[in-house]
Amino acid sequence: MADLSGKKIGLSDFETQVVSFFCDGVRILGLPKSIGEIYGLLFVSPEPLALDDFVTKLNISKGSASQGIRLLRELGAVSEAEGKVARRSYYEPDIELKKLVGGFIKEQVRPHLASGEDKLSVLRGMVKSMEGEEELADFYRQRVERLGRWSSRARMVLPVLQKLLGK
Amino acid sequence: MADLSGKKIGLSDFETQVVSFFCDGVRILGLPKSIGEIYGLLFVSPEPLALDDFVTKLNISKGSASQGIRLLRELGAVSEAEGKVARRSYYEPDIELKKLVGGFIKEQVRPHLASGEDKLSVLRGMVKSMEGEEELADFYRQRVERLGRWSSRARMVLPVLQKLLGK
DNA sequence: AATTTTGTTCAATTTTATTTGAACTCAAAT
DNA sequence: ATTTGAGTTCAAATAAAATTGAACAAAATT
Repeated sequence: MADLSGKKIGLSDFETQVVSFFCDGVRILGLPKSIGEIYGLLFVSPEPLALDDFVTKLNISKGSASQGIRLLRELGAVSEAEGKVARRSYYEPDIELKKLVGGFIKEQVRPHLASGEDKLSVLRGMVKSMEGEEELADFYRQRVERLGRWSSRARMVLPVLQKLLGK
Repeated sequence: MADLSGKKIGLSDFETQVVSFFCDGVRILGLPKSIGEIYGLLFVSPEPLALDDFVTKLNISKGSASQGIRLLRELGAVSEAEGKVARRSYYEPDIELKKLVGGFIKEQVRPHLASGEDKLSVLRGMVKSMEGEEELADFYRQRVERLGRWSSRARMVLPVLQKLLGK
């Protein structure tokens, strides 16, 4: 008989609640739910887990587990545990908020900010080539200036954020 | 002849670039692209705009424009301009970073944090009812404690963020 | 060297989120 | 009182994102 209930086979109530906590958590950050499930399961597990554990305990596909672990490692949220067992790699969570925040900012936030800066410099070029003092050009210059201030605020804020959340 | 090109009818290159800037911008925040288009168009317009302007200039439906403006007003990013003209309401953007950040935090961030706290208090209840000193229960208690620290960090950080970005 | 098992990749599928458009309400104008 | 048109609503359509699963590669085991 197939698993028709939503309940994850093999997860205790406590584990389920933790996994659900992280599911919601990663959603705020714009990451897929499976990422939250995987990290959540690692977070609540005293021992490192292998890919197959995610597949069986979370009822997700091997592909999802593989891609999920890859992203989490890129974010620095998960690392490979020492020593393979029976050909398998085992993973453990990084639970330092500092590291998690840092990785997220580096991988997910900074690239976006950078592409914003690129667009902004195109805009700067555009207003520069609007010569003269016409009302509209002036208005545009003010707006671009404002965007520039926003952008530098954002850049300044990130290190502070990291410091505040770090330790 | 239908508009087969991607170009927005009636938008200058400059306007298009600004709109695109905000499209990307709101994506980081997890808001739909149309929200960025609408806010972007307002941001680049010297005069307030009516619903119909969004429909024609951005080639979006009346429904999208209506819903988009509603969300932006809820976020405090857009407000109704004084004085209707010919039955129409006109809207203007709020361009204070402080206000924008504040509204986003209040409407989009805090509710998520709150639901996280709820889940967390369920977890606290669960570990409390795990009596004894068994190894696993201890481990769980530590994890829940850690989640608690994360959560309070997050709550503390928001006001600081607002102060840093404000003014 | 053949087999077995882990893990990756990516096109196809499923799921979720966004957008549309037609029916509707309401208020202003005639 | 009727008409006109702005704006809303929401079920359906569409678009975007996440997930699956089967084919594959790599590496250990027999």
